[in-house]
Parts: sequence; C-alpha cells; structure tokens
Amino acid sequence: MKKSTQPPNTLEELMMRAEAMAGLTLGQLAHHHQIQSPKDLKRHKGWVGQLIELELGAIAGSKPEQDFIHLGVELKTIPVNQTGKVLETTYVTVAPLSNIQGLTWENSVVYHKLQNVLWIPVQGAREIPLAERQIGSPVLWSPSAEEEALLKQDWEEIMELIAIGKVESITARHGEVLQLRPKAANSQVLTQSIGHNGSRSQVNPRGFYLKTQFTQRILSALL
DNA sequence: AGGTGATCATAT
DNA sequence: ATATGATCACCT
Repeated sequence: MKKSTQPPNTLEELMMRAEAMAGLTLGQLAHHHQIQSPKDLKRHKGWVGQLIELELGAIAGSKPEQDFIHLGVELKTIPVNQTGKVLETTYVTVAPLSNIQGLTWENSVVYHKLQNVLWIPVQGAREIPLAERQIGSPVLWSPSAEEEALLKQDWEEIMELIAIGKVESITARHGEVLQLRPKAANSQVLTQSIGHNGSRSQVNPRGFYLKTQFTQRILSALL
C-alpha cells in the first residue's frame, strides 16, 4: 500500500480528514483507494492501520518517530467492539535492550510517541466481516500529569531491569499501564541485550505496549 | 473470557 | 536484523 495522500499541513486539517472518514466502513475506504479488503486480518494484521495512514497522509514510514512528525502527532488505530470496549493492547515502539546508559524517560521514544496521539477507533469484532467494519470518531489525546506519571514509573522500572541484565525476567505482568512483550517475526529472532554483569547477550526483541484498561480509560474519558 | 506470549506482512 | 503497522492464538 503506497502513499497517495499528501500529509496534512496543520492539526486542524488532520482532524478534518479524520472526522470526515468517521462512519465509513473499511470496505468503502479501501475501495476509494482501489485496494482489496482481505477476508480477515490473520495474515494482514497491520492492514487497518496502513489503510488509515493512507487516507490521512501519514509519512513516518518505518522510522522510529511520530507519524506526523511536523505536527508532533502519532496515529493509532484501535480495535473496539460495538459497545466501545477496547479489544487489544496498543503497540508503542521497540524497546531498547542495549546501549541504554544515560537514557531517560524524557529522552525515550515511548515518551515522544505518546505526547500527542490521534486514536482512530475501528470496529474489531471478528464476527463482523472486515470490509463491513465501521470507522469511529477520532480522539486526540495527550497524557495528563497522572497518566504520564504512571507511564514514566512503568518505563523506568522496566528499563532498570533491562539495564541490570534481567530482561528475560520481565513478563507482561510488570507495569500497571505499560508492558513489555515480545515483538518479532517469531520467538527465534535474536537481538543484542545486556546480560549478567553487563556482558553482551542475545534475547528475543521486545516492544512496549499500552494495556487495554489504560487505553480504555483514555477513550472513555474523551468520548 | 481475558491477558500473555507468539506471530504475520512489508520496507529498509 | 530492525523498524513500522498490529492481531492472533494459546493458556490460565
């Protein structure tokens, strides 16, 4: 899926585009871009996000930065059921597992990506055929002081364990709102990490994810 | 049923 | 391999 829409010049323009697609189905949007809707997402997990990026003119590509870097906005589609319940955790970014000396919360990719997030709720119930799933109204969010404090605490606890070579002891249960989970093509993939006594080691790559209860609170409060 | 660990597609 | 976009699918 290649880009065809120009990036929005202003936040207002981005919001106008997002609001204009609310109520449309994924099938309608796909047709508009001359794209075929897959039967389901089993082998097209990022399809919805890519389609929304195309419509809104996102430009980050595969760079580790915000989708609309010139606006300071990160785009996230989020699957919800018909009652508005969040169905999945939200991937934020890959976790740095080596060369992390001196890295602080304020300098982290998680911090920067979550400064301004444009949430696009999309019906995600598997019972609804993909092409018939409806796009919801956009929600622009910036973390409150309390929310940022929670994120910062989880991030610092997780990064401390990584720093002392205990990444393999971290499970998705660590963290109240932010969790660390595998993020790779499969469990055989390895990346450099910190081992015992600061030695070099290798582990399955990890990513930071927002837990559903946290994103649920964000969306519910702003709807 | 909910959540954790695993996985899929694609671009660089 | 690493980054993006995420959801799948198994286990408790």
